[in-house]
Amino acid sequence: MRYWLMKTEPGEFGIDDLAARPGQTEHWDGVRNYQARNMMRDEMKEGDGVLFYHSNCDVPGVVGIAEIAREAYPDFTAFDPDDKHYDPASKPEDPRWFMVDVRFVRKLRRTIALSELRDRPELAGLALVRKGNRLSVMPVSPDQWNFILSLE
DNA sequence: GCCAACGTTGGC
DNA sequence: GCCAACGTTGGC
Repeated sequence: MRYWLMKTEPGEFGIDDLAARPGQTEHWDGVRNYQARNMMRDEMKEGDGVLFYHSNCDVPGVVGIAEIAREAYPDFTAFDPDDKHYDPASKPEDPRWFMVDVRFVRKLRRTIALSELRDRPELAGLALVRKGNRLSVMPVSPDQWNFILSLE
């Protein structure tokens, strides 16, 4: 079992939206970055743990825990010309972009803010706190996972 | 293959 | 709203 961190903008889709979904699952569409795609497509397995992260908001940080509910399959939003994430280069017979489904596990008792995660030597290797990082999906080691959750 | 221009991400 | 960092695009 592996661990991940996935970013989302709460104004678009946040932890409370996931908790309110039927079955408390949702497909993670719209990833249009090759590194993130490769991790989703090739490495994420059902049952993997996910730190649910809110970005582009008042207090960016980890707000909850989710798990991978379905392994990668083609991101159908790429096929829809009316969709914001439409990509004509991705065809149903040869999809370029993939998504996974995630399932709500729980909300944290409080937001573990990015500002708290910075400058922690335990997290020096975490992509999230490295300068200029823009990955929306990234791996988290078991030690990093345990450390971050110990801050709750 | 280089690299300038451009678009996006995302913290602040 | 600003802007640094980074990815992508496309001319050459």
